[in-house]
Amino acid sequence: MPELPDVEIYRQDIERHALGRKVASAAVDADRMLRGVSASSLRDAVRGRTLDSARRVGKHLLLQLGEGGGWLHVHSGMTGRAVVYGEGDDAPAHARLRLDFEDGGHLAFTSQRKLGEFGLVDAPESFVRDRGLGPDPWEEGFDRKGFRDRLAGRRGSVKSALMNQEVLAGLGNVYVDEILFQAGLHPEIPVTDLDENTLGELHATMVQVLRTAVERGADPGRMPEGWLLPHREDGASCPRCDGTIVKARVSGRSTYRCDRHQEAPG
DNA sequence: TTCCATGTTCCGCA
DNA sequence: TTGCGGAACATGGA
Repeated sequence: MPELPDVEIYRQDIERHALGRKVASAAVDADRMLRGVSASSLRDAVRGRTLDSARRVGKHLLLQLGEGGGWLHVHSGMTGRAVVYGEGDDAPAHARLRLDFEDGGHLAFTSQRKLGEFGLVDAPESFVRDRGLGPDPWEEGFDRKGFRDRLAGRRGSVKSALMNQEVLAGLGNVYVDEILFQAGLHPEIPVTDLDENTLGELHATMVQVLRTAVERGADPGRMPEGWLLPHREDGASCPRCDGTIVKARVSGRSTYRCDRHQEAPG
Protein backbone atom coordinates (compact mmCIF):
# COMPACT_ATOMS: atom_id res chain seq x y z
CA MET A 1 0.00 0.00 0.00
CA PRO A 2 2.76 2.43 0.67
CA GLU A 3 2.44 5.52 -1.42
CA LEU A 4 2.72 9.03 -0.03
CA PRO A 5 -0.51 8.92 2.04
CA ASP A 6 0.31 5.55 3.58
CA VAL A 7 3.86 6.53 4.47
CA GLU A 8 2.59 9.81 5.90
CA ILE A 9 0.27 7.86 8.20
CA TYR A 10 3.18 5.65 9.30
CA ARG A 11 5.16 8.80 10.00
CA GLN A 12 2.36 10.27 12.09
CA ASP A 13 1.99 7.03 14.04
CA ILE A 14 5.69 7.00 14.78
CA GLU A 15 5.66 10.67 15.70
CA ARG A 16 2.82 10.14 18.16
CA HIS A 17 3.88 6.84 19.65
CA ALA A 18 7.59 6.29 19.23
CA LEU A 19 9.40 9.62 19.43
CA GLY A 20 11.44 10.13 22.55
CA ARG A 21 11.73 6.43 23.22
CA LYS A 22 15.14 4.84 23.54
CA VAL A 23 16.13 1.81 21.49
CA ALA A 24 17.55 -1.02 23.57
CA SER A 25 18.09 -3.47 20.74
CA ALA A 26 17.14 -4.19 17.15
CA ALA A 27 16.59 -7.27 15.02
CA VAL A 28 16.93 -7.67 11.25
CA ASP A 29 15.07 -10.51 9.58
CA ALA A 30 15.82 -9.92 5.91
CA ASP A 31 19.44 -9.11 5.12
CA ARG A 32 18.59 -8.62 1.47
CA MET A 33 16.68 -5.46 2.39
CA LEU A 34 19.76 -3.78 3.86
CA ARG A 35 21.36 -1.19 1.65
CA GLY A 36 24.97 -0.24 2.24
CA VAL A 37 25.05 -1.51 5.80
CA SER A 38 25.39 -4.84 7.55
CA ALA A 39 22.86 -6.11 10.04
CA SER A 40 25.33 -5.74 12.88
CA SER A 41 26.26 -2.18 11.89
CA LEU A 42 22.61 -1.23 11.73
CA ARG A 43 21.96 -2.74 15.14
CA ASP A 44 24.95 -0.91 16.58
CA ALA A 45 23.83 2.37 15.04
CA VAL A 46 20.39 2.35 16.63
CA ARG A 47 21.22 0.78 19.98
CA GLY A 48 21.06 3.29 22.81
CA ARG A 49 19.66 6.02 20.55
CA THR A 50 16.47 7.93 21.11
CA LEU A 51 14.16 8.57 18.17
CA ASP A 52 14.21 12.34 17.86
CA SER A 53 12.08 13.07 14.81
CA ALA A 54 10.28 11.37 11.95
CA ARG A 55 10.30 12.77 8.44
CA ARG A 56 8.85 11.61 5.15
CA VAL A 57 10.23 12.32 1.70
CA GLY A 58 8.06 10.90 -1.05
CA LYS A 59 7.58 7.27 -0.09
CA HIS A 60 10.67 7.24 2.13
CA LEU A 61 10.68 7.42 5.90
CA LEU A 62 13.60 8.96 7.79
CA LEU A 63 13.96 8.61 11.56
CA GLN A 64 16.43 10.81 13.33
CA LEU A 65 18.65 9.05 15.85
CA GLY A 66 19.57 11.11 18.89
CA GLU A 67 22.97 12.57 19.75
CA GLY A 68 24.27 12.88 16.24
CA GLY A 69 23.42 9.33 15.33
CA GLY A 70 22.31 10.18 11.82
CA TRP A 71 19.08 8.92 10.30
CA LEU A 72 17.52 5.52 9.83
CA HIS A 73 16.09 5.20 6.34
CA VAL A 74 13.12 2.92 5.63
CA HIS A 75 11.45 2.27 2.31
CA SER A 76 8.41 0.04 2.49
CA GLY A 77 8.43 -1.43 -1.01
CA MET A 78 5.07 -2.69 -2.21
CA THR A 79 3.87 -4.47 0.88
CA GLY A 80 5.58 -2.81 3.83
CA ARG A 81 4.07 -1.17 6.90
CA ALA A 82 5.31 0.47 10.08
CA VAL A 83 3.72 -0.78 13.28
CA VAL A 84 4.16 0.46 16.84
CA TYR A 85 3.01 -2.10 19.38
CA GLY A 86 3.24 -2.80 23.07
CA GLU A 87 5.00 -5.31 25.23
CA GLY A 88 2.12 -7.75 25.45
CA ASP A 89 0.82 -7.36 21.90
CA ASP A 90 1.28 -9.89 19.13
CA ALA A 91 4.12 -9.06 16.79
CA PRO A 92 2.96 -8.21 13.25
CA ALA A 93 3.59 -10.79 10.53
CA HIS A 94 6.63 -10.41 8.29
CA ALA A 95 8.50 -7.97 10.54
CA ARG A 96 11.84 -7.42 8.78
CA LEU A 97 13.30 -4.78 11.08
CA ARG A 98 12.25 -4.47 14.68
CA LEU A 99 13.34 -1.84 17.16
CA ASP A 100 12.90 -2.83 20.81
CA PHE A 101 12.47 0.11 23.16
CA GLU A 102 13.86 0.20 26.66
CA ASP A 103 10.32 0.47 28.01
CA GLY A 104 9.34 -2.85 26.43
CA GLY A 105 7.45 -1.59 23.37
CA HIS A 106 8.41 -2.11 19.75
CA LEU A 107 8.47 -0.47 16.36
CA ALA A 108 8.41 -2.97 13.50
CA PHE A 109 8.77 -2.48 9.78
CA THR A 110 7.09 -5.29 7.92
CA SER A 111 7.38 -6.40 4.33
CA GLN A 112 5.70 -9.53 3.17
CA ARG A 113 7.64 -9.68 -0.08
CA LYS A 114 10.96 -8.41 1.25
CA LEU A 115 10.88 -5.55 -1.20
CA GLY A 116 11.95 -2.20 0.12
CA GLU A 117 15.06 -1.28 2.05
CA PHE A 118 16.67 -0.24 5.30
CA GLY A 119 19.78 1.86 5.66
CA LEU A 120 21.58 4.69 7.41
CA VAL A 121 21.90 8.16 5.95
CA ASP A 122 23.62 11.35 7.08
CA ALA A 123 20.79 13.80 6.52
CA PRO A 124 17.48 14.08 4.66
CA GLU A 125 18.81 16.71 2.28
CA SER A 126 21.79 14.70 1.10
CA PHE A 127 19.60 11.60 0.87
CA VAL A 128 17.18 13.36 -1.47
CA ARG A 129 20.08 14.62 -3.56
CA ASP A 130 21.80 11.25 -3.76
CA ARG A 131 18.61 9.52 -4.84
CA GLY A 132 17.70 12.21 -7.32
CA LEU A 133 14.24 12.48 -5.83
CA GLY A 134 11.97 15.16 -7.21
CA PRO A 135 10.05 17.48 -4.90
CA ASP A 136 7.50 16.10 -2.51
CA PRO A 137 4.01 17.18 -3.62
CA TRP A 138 3.57 18.94 -0.29
CA GLU A 139 6.95 20.59 -0.24
CA GLU A 140 6.84 24.28 0.55
CA GLY A 141 7.08 26.34 -2.61
CA PHE A 142 6.14 23.46 -4.88
CA ASP A 143 3.07 25.13 -6.37
CA ARG A 144 1.24 24.72 -9.62
CA LYS A 145 3.92 26.58 -11.51
CA GLY A 146 6.60 24.35 -10.05
CA PHE A 147 4.50 21.35 -10.98
CA ARG A 148 4.16 22.54 -14.57
CA ASP A 149 7.87 23.20 -14.80
CA ARG A 150 8.69 19.68 -13.59
CA LEU A 151 6.45 18.09 -16.20
CA ALA A 152 7.17 20.45 -19.08
CA GLY A 153 9.09 18.93 -21.95
CA ARG A 154 8.56 15.31 -20.94
CA ARG A 155 7.71 13.08 -23.85
CA GLY A 156 5.97 10.15 -22.21
CA SER A 157 2.46 9.60 -20.91
CA VAL A 158 1.09 11.60 -18.04
CA LYS A 159 0.85 8.42 -15.96
CA SER A 160 4.49 7.47 -16.35
CA ALA A 161 5.56 11.05 -15.63
CA LEU A 162 3.59 11.18 -12.38
CA MET A 163 4.91 7.76 -11.38
CA ASN A 164 8.51 8.85 -11.90
CA GLN A 165 10.06 9.61 -8.51
CA GLU A 166 12.63 11.92 -10.10
CA VAL A 167 9.86 14.14 -11.45
CA LEU A 168 8.06 14.28 -8.14
CA ALA A 169 8.33 11.91 -5.22
CA GLY A 170 5.50 10.05 -3.54
CA LEU A 171 2.92 9.00 -6.13
CA GLY A 172 2.43 5.34 -7.03
CA ASN A 173 0.11 3.30 -9.17
CA VAL A 174 -3.07 3.56 -7.13
CA TYR A 175 -3.02 7.28 -6.39
CA VAL A 176 -1.91 8.24 -9.90
CA ASP A 177 -4.95 6.37 -11.23
CA GLU A 178 -7.12 8.17 -8.66
CA ILE A 179 -5.77 11.61 -9.56
CA LEU A 180 -6.21 11.07 -13.30
CA PHE A 181 -9.70 9.69 -12.76
CA GLN A 182 -10.70 12.78 -10.82
CA ALA A 183 -9.00 15.10 -13.29
CA GLY A 184 -10.76 13.38 -16.19
CA LEU A 185 -7.52 12.61 -17.99
CA HIS A 186 -6.65 9.43 -19.85
CA PRO A 187 -3.49 7.89 -18.37
CA GLU A 188 -1.86 7.57 -21.79
CA ILE A 189 -2.21 11.19 -22.84
CA PRO A 190 1.26 12.52 -23.67
CA VAL A 191 2.34 15.23 -21.26
CA THR A 192 3.03 17.44 -24.26
CA ASP A 193 -0.69 17.40 -25.11
CA LEU A 194 -1.64 19.03 -21.79
CA ASP A 195 -1.93 22.80 -21.82
CA GLU A 196 -0.99 25.09 -18.95
CA ASN A 197 -4.48 25.30 -17.60
CA THR A 198 -4.97 21.52 -17.59
CA LEU A 199 -1.67 21.02 -15.79
CA GLY A 200 -2.71 23.59 -13.21
CA GLU A 201 -5.95 21.74 -12.59
CA LEU A 202 -4.07 18.46 -12.40
CA HIS A 203 -1.86 19.92 -9.70
CA ALA A 204 -4.89 21.06 -7.72
CA THR A 205 -6.49 17.63 -8.05
CA MET A 206 -3.31 15.92 -6.90
CA VAL A 207 -3.05 18.07 -3.78
CA GLN A 208 -6.71 17.56 -2.91
CA VAL A 209 -6.56 13.77 -3.42
CA LEU A 210 -3.46 13.40 -1.26
CA ARG A 211 -4.81 15.66 1.48
CA THR A 212 -8.11 13.79 1.62
CA ALA A 213 -6.39 10.41 1.62
CA VAL A 214 -4.25 11.38 4.60
CA GLU A 215 -7.23 12.87 6.44
CA ARG A 216 -8.89 9.49 6.11
CA GLY A 217 -5.94 7.58 7.42
CA ALA A 218 -4.94 6.31 3.96
CA ASP A 219 -7.54 3.61 4.53
CA PRO A 220 -9.00 2.50 1.17
CA GLY A 221 -12.24 1.54 2.90
CA ARG A 222 -12.77 5.10 4.09
CA MET A 223 -12.29 6.92 0.80
CA PRO A 224 -15.20 8.91 -0.64
CA GLU A 225 -17.76 6.92 -2.62
CA GLY A 226 -17.19 9.13 -5.66
CA TRP A 227 -13.55 8.08 -5.86
CA LEU A 228 -12.12 5.44 -8.14
CA LEU A 229 -10.46 3.62 -5.26
CA PRO A 230 -13.57 1.81 -3.98
CA HIS A 231 -14.37 0.82 -7.58
CA ARG A 232 -10.98 -0.44 -8.71
CA GLU A 233 -12.35 -3.44 -10.55
CA ASP A 234 -12.63 -4.31 -14.23
CA GLY A 235 -16.23 -3.79 -15.34
CA ALA A 236 -17.38 -1.79 -12.31
CA SER A 237 -19.73 1.13 -12.80
CA CYS A 238 -18.13 4.57 -12.75
CA PRO A 239 -19.28 6.46 -9.65
CA ARG A 240 -19.11 9.77 -11.53
CA CYS A 241 -20.83 9.13 -14.86
CA ASP A 242 -22.53 6.42 -16.91
CA GLY A 243 -19.20 4.92 -17.91
CA THR A 244 -17.53 1.64 -16.99
CA ILE A 245 -14.25 1.11 -15.17
CA VAL A 246 -11.83 -0.70 -17.44
CA LYS A 247 -8.48 -2.29 -16.66
CA ALA A 248 -5.48 -2.06 -18.96
CA ARG A 249 -1.71 -2.02 -18.75
CA VAL A 250 0.03 1.33 -18.96
CA SER A 251 3.78 1.60 -18.46
CA GLY A 252 3.73 -2.00 -17.35
CA ARG A 253 1.30 -1.37 -14.50
CA SER A 254 -2.32 -2.38 -14.03
CA THR A 255 -4.29 0.74 -14.73
CA TYR A 256 -7.94 1.44 -14.01
CA ARG A 257 -9.88 4.23 -15.68
CA CYS A 258 -13.36 5.20 -16.74
CA ASP A 259 -13.99 4.51 -20.43
CA ARG A 260 -16.24 7.54 -20.67
CA HIS A 261 -15.10 10.59 -18.74
CA GLN A 262 -11.34 10.03 -19.12
CA GLU A 263 -11.07 11.01 -22.75
CA ALA A 264 -8.87 9.02 -25.10
CA PRO A 265 -5.53 10.46 -26.18
CA GLY A 266 -4.91 11.72 -29.69
C1' DT B 1 -2.19 -24.64 -10.19
C1' DT B 2 -2.05 -20.17 -12.15
C1' DC B 3 -2.32 -15.41 -11.96
C1' DC B 4 -1.67 -11.25 -9.72
C1' DA B 5 0.14 -7.61 -6.58
C1' DT B 6 0.11 -0.45 -3.98
C1' DG B 7 7.80 -0.42 -5.80
C1' DT B 8 12.33 -0.12 -7.72
C1' DT B 9 16.10 -1.27 -10.72
C1' DC B 10 18.33 -3.00 -14.66
C1' DC B 11 18.52 -4.20 -19.50
C1' DG B 12 17.63 -3.91 -24.40
C1' DC B 13 15.56 -1.22 -27.65
C1' DA B 14 13.35 2.75 -30.19
C1' DT C 1 18.83 11.71 -24.27
C1' DT C 2 14.55 10.17 -22.95
C1' DG C 3 11.37 6.88 -22.18
C1' DC C 4 9.18 2.35 -22.77
C1' DG C 5 8.28 -2.68 -21.90
C1' DG C 6 9.75 -6.66 -19.67
C1' DA C 7 12.10 -9.18 -16.26
C1' DA C 8 13.61 -9.77 -11.72
C1' DC C 9 13.21 -9.52 -6.79
C1' DA C 10 10.22 -13.02 -2.78
C1' DT C 11 5.97 -14.07 -0.94
C1' DG C 12 1.27 -15.08 -0.31
C1' DG C 13 -3.73 -14.42 -1.47
C1' DA C 14 -7.54 -15.27 -4.69
